[in-house]
Amino acid sequence: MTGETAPVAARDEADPVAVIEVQAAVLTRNFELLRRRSGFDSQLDRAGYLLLLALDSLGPSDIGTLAAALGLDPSTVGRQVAAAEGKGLVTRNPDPQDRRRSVVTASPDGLARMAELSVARQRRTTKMLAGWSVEDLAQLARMFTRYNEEVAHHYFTGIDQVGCAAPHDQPKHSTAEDDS
Amino acid sequence: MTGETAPVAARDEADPVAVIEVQAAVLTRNFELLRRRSGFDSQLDRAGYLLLLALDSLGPSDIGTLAAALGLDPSTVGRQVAAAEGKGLVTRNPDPQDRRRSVVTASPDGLARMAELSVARQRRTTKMLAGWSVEDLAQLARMFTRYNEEVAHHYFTGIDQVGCAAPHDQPKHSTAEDDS
DNA sequence: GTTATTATCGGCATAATGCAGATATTACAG
DNA sequence: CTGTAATATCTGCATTATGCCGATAATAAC
Repeated sequence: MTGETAPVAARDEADPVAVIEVQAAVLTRNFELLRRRSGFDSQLDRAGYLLLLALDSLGPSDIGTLAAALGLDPSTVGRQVAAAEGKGLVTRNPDPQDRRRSVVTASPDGLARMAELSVARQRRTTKMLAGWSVEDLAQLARMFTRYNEEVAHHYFTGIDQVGCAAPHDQPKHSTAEDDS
Repeated sequence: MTGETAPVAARDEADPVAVIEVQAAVLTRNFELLRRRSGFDSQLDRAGYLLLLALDSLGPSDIGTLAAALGLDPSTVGRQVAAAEGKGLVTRNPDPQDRRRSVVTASPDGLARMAELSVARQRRTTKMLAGWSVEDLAQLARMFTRYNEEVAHHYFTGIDQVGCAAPHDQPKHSTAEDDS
């Protein structure tokens, strides 16, 4: 029948760009599936994790700043902050200088949970990539970072890439030096 | 003040695994933002694109097979198929052998739209990575693919990784002989 | 002091999904 | 052949996350 061979979308394995495009989409889809299938942590969900990560990187911030950093609507971030506050992950105090703002601060408990989750995720990644050589791991890390830098540069110039290019630690020199 | 000092989640740049974990999360988040900010195609949305991709790879299939391939609930895929059918992207015929099943087939128009979108995405990727050397592109493609293979192997052993790792395997398009 | 701007919040609508129940069809045991 | 179990799909309901718009409170500008 028709579906036998030769898919129409010629995913040319010889064209690296085609492979990259498809694999990036696959990676995104896989992460979405993982997120739906097993909530990693009931106490610190994905939104909370990213929120804490942003607060950890930016320091105490108002909701507008957080929304800009996360690329979300202020109302959405406001709800996320409210939820995190209910769980004791962050605290919210009115800014003395400008009492319209509420300054959101990561609580020690929130930071601890975030670090804990970060360690757990790294442990999973370590186990998943156990068979890789150190050189391959370093290469993947470089490639991922460079790729995300390009995405940010081309599509998110206005957004602080929290967790991508932290303010103080510029991922050094992603020069195209490495081969093999 | 906390923003200047070392963040708690020590993103050790010397540890490739830590970088990989963070960058994978960043990539996923970036893609979600892009998806929300600009609907690429009103006629062929993301779900439709993935559905067509699966049909292109598997050949005509019933909803259950598609749901397994996509890692989604059959009811969800049923709705996606209904939407795609309404747009003329797929056709649905009752299976003569088993009239409980409806065999979904990609229409020529659907395949054309899918290929068109695929080309457009590749063109965007090409432009985004214009400054990269051919060797770096090949390296990124390899790293992406290997990484996704590991994810699939560790977390999606039961799911057909459509569009992920199906270079030379025959698409078994047969009408679901899996009634064991 | 009045008006414009800003930050946040709350209501409403939207999109995508999973689960449970209903229905139709097939398979199997007697 | 009949009755029961299993299967595929569909429909209704609930959930989650989000964006937009308007309201409210506070600040800034004139």
